[in-house]
Amino acid sequence: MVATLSTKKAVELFHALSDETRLALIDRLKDGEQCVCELTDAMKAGQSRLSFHLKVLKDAGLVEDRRDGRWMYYSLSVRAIEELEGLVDSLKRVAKSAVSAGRCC
Amino acid sequence: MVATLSTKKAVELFHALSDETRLALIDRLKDGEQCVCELTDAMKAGQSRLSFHLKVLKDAGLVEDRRDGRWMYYSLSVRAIEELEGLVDSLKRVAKSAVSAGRCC
DNA sequence: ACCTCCTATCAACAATTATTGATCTATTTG
DNA sequence: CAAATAGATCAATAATTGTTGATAGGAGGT
Repeated sequence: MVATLSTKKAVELFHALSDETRLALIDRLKDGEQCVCELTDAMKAGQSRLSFHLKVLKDAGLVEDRRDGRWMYYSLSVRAIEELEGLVDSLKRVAKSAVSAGRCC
Repeated sequence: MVATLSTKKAVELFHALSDETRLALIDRLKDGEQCVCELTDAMKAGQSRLSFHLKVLKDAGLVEDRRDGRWMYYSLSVRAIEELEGLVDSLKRVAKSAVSAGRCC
């Protein structure tokens, strides 16, 4: 396999990262955990839209949420990003071991 | 920004990787460059389907193609995967620098 | 030139994903 | 308990992606 993680998981991770809004969210979260209201403010995006994208990120394990009173705080999951790193590492190993084997058909 | 690469490029890379068929293609290519006919054989997939996915991978820079007579050979681009590595590295730095900043709204 | 083979591209359709506005739930405050 | 606030979820719709079969183009062989 291309990765240590299952293919499905890899697809989910990469898919979660393949969207501008979600990358922007991740970028925002580098400043520490933030609640949805902060994010909607900062990104001038509709609440349900961000809620949707945050769910995608959360399902992929890239962010974690925590309730505090009526606020939900989201933060990056370092663990998921290290998984991703492992994934890309194995991709790289795969690519490097790819020696020409020029026979075909 | 979340990455050294432009966001658009990051989205394109991640999107190219967010599909099972394309990950399988990449996996196949670890054995060296192969022509489409080999890939369609091995993956028992329709020719136009693979052509479509190979184009996505190629547009993202993840694979390169080379014509030899009537065959097109595809191979992994180590360079693209190193770009990807850089991307994930910067994601990781971002995540690690994310200290709680628990004020909100 | 003609035929065949390999692959790309196109058009039509199917499936998935994203956006929007509305509604629902949980929580705090009065 | 009622009103207000933060956010999730849902339904309808729009937009994007993927699939399939057909066609077209480029190369080699006859």
